[in-house]
Amino acid sequence: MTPFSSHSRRSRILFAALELFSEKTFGGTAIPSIAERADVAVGTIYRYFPNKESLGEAVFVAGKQALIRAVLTDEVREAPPEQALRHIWHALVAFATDHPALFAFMEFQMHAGYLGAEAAAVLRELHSGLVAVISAAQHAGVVREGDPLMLISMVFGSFVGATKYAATLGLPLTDLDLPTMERAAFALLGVPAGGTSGSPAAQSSESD
Amino acid sequence: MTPFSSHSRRSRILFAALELFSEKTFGGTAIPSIAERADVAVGTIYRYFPNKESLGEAVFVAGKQALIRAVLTDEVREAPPEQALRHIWHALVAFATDHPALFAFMEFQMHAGYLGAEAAAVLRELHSGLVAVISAAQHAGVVREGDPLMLISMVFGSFVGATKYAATLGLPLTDLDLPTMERAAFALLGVPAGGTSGSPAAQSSESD
Amino acid sequence: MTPFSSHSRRSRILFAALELFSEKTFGGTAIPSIAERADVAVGTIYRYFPNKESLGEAVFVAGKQALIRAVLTDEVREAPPEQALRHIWHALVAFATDHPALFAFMEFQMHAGYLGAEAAAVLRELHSGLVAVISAAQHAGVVREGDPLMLISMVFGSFVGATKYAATLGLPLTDLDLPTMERAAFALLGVPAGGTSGSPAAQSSESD
Amino acid sequence: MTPFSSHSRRSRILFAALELFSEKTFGGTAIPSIAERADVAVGTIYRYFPNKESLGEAVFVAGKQALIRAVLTDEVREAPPEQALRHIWHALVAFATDHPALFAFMEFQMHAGYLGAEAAAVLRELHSGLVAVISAAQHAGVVREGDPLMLISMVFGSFVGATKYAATLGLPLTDLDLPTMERAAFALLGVPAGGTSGSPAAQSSESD
DNA sequence: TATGAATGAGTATTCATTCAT
DNA sequence: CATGAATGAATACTCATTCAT
Repeated sequence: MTPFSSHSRRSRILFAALELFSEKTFGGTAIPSIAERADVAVGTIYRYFPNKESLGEAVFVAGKQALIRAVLTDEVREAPPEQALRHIWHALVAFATDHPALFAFMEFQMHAGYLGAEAAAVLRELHSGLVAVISAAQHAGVVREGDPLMLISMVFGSFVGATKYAATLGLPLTDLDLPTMERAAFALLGVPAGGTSGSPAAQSSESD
Repeated sequence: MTPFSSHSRRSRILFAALELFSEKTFGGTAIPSIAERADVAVGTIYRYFPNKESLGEAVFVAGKQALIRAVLTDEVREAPPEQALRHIWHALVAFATDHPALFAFMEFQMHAGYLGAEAAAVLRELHSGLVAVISAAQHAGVVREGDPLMLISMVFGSFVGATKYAATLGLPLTDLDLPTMERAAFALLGVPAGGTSGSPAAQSSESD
Repeated sequence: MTPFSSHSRRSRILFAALELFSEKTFGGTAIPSIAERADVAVGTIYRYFPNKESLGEAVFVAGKQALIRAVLTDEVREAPPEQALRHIWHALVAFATDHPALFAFMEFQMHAGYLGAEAAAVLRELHSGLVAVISAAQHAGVVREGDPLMLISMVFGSFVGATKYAATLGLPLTDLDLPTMERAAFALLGVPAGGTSGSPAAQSSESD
Repeated sequence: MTPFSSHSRRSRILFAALELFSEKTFGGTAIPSIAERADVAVGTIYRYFPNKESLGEAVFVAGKQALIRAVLTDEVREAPPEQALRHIWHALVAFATDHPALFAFMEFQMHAGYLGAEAAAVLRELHSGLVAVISAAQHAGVVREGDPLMLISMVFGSFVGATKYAATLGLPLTDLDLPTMERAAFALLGVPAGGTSGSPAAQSSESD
C-alpha cells in the first residue's frame, strides 16, 4: 500500500525521510534524525544515497513513480478519452487522500527546479503519459484545444490548489466538495458537462 | 514599480532578500549574503527583523500586499462581477509577469504553512476581497455554485500551475497561450463563454 | 543613602550598571540595556567610560569607596582596637544588608584579578586602613599574631562565606545567627571573648 | 593525580576547559579554543556537552567531586571529631595547593548561583558530609554551637579568602603562614586550642 | 554634549559527511 | 556491509563600539 513498500533498508530510509520531510521540511530535517527513525545507522544512509539532496530526489522520484502507477493504469490506457480522464482524476484524488504527506512533500515543498536528472526523467514519463491521454481527448473533441502540457499543468495546479486549501483548513481532501471540484476541473479542460456518461457528442464547453 | 519601492534600508534589505531567496531558496540564502547585496551590515538586518524567518515572512507579506494592491483595485470593486473577474485575471497575469521572482518566491517556495500571524492576516485580506467578488458573481449566476474559497484556490492553483510550467520551459509567462489559459480558468469558474463582452445568455459551460 | 548618590548622569549609569550586573552578570549585561535602564543614550555611556570593562571597574571602585566610607569612619580611627574592630564588623554587616546587590557584585562576581589600576588603588586604601586597625590591635594583644593582611582576608572571607550562604537560602543576611557569626569571626582574629566591653584579661575565646 | 584523569576525550575536554576558564574566565573562553587545546574538533565538544554552560557546570561538578574525594575520606569518617576536622583542613590545603586553577575556578569564578541541578546536587553531597562531621564535633563539645552550614560557609570562606590573598601576591598558598591560618580557622569553629593532640579540656582557644 | 542607528568582528551551535572498527 | 563517533565548515545571531546628526 505504501508507495515505498518492501521492507528493505533502502525503503525504510526512504519512508522515514518522507515522513520527516513532510513534518519538518527538507531543510529542517537532519540526516541523523532520518537514521534514527529508519532504525539504521547514519553511515548506512550514505551507502544508499550519496548525499542528502539525492535522498530528497529519491523520495521525490519514488513518490512520482507511485503516482504514475496509480494514475496511468492499463485501464486508463485502454479507456476512451473522457473515461480515461475521469479515471485519472479519481486516482489522483485517491492518491492524495491516501498519501497526504507524500503528496504535500512533492507538490508544496520540493520543486522539480531544485532537483536533478532523475526527477526530470520521472516527470517526463508522467507528462508524456498524460499528454497522450489529453491529445487523444483533444482529437476526440472532448478536451479544448491548446498546449496539452499547459492544460495538464493547469488542472494539476487546480488540484494542488484545492489540496492546499484543504490542508489550510486542517481537513482531509475528501471533506471538500469533490463533485464541484471535479466539475470545475473538467470544465477547465473543456470537457462537455454531463458526468461520466455524458454524451461526448455535446457541444464544446465554450465554442467561442 | 518594484513592490519594495522606497529606498529606505528596510526595503533594500527586503528586496535583496527576495532576490536571493528566489535565486537560491530561503534555506540556501545566508544572512551575510543578503546584507552584502543590500549594501548593509549584517547587524543592520537584525535592527529591522528579529530573525531570518521573520525576514522571510516580511518578504512574503510585502509581496502579498503588492498583489492585493494590484488585484483588488477600485475598478474591480466597482465593476460588474464578470468584468471584475477579468480585471483580476489580467492583473494577476501582469503581476506575475512583472515580478516573476516575487511571484515564484511566494507561490513555489514559501507556503503560508511555515509562516506566522502576519502572513495569515494578509492572506485573509486577499481572500476576503476575492471571496466578495466571487460571491457576487455567484449571485449574478455568472460563477458556478460552491465554496468560493475552494474555487479561488483552484483558479489560483491553475494559474500557479501554468506559471510553473512556463518557468520549467524557461519562458516568460507571456509566451504561453494566454487566451487559452484565460478561457480554461474562466471555464473552471463556470463563467459562461463569450469573452469579456460575451453575451451572458450564452450556454453555461456545463448546464447539467 | 545609595552609594552612587548624586543624580548626575554618571551615577545613574553606574547605578543602572550595578543593578544589571548583579541581576545578570557582568558578561551577561549588554551596554544598551544599561543605557535603557539609566534612561540615557548608548553613546552617552561612552562619554563617561571608555569601554565596558572600565565601567565594570568604576562600579567596583565606587562600591569599594562606599565600603571604605562605611567601614573606616573617624569613630573607628579613634576608638580603642577592639572597639574599632567591633565597629567595623557591624558596619560591614550593615553595608552588606543595605546594598546586597553591590556587595554580591563586588565579592561574588568581580575579582580584583580582572580589574585594573584604579581597583588596585582602592583596595590598597581599604587594606591599609584595616591593616592599621589590626596592627594596633595586635600590639594591644587583642588580636592574634600573624600577617595582618592574611587575617583580614580570612575574616572578610568568612563574612563573604556567610553572605553567600544567606544568598543561597534566599534570605537576607540578617536572618542568619548574627551573634554567632560575630563570635566566630572574632575568635578567628583571636579576640578574647567577652563582648564589646569584655575584659581583655578573660580566658577562653568563647567559653560562655 | 589530576581530578580529570582518564585520557578519554571527555576528560581531555574537561581539562582543557578548566585551564582556559581559569586563565581567561568562563565568559572569555571561546569554544574553539577549548577544542584546540583538547586536540578535538569543535563539534566533538557538543557530543559530550549540550552547550557551553553545561560544560562549565561539568567542570565545576567534576572539581567538586574531586574535592569531596579528597576531603571526605574514610579516615575522616572514622576519626574522632577534632581529628576529622584537622584531616579535612589539611586535605583542603593540599587540594588547593595541588589544583590551584581548579580551586580558583570553582571558588572565585563559578558561583553555584549560575549553575544547575547537578551542581546543586554535588554541593549538597559535600555539605551533608561536612555537616555530619561538624554536628558530631558539636555534640562532642569541640565546635561552637550554631547552624553547622553557616559555620562551614564561614571557615570555607576564610580559607577561600586566604587563597585569594595568596593569589593576589602571586604566591602559592603554601607560602602563607599555614599554622596561623589553621589556628585562626579552628578558633573560628571554636575548637579549643592545643593542636592535634591538645587536651580538649583546655581553656582559651589560643591564649598562648 | 547627547543621541541612537549602523557597524562587523566574534560567538555558540548545527549538521552533512567521513572512516576506522 | 553496517556502524556511529568524530569532524569542521558554515550559519544565525549578538553586542561593544563608533560617528553623523
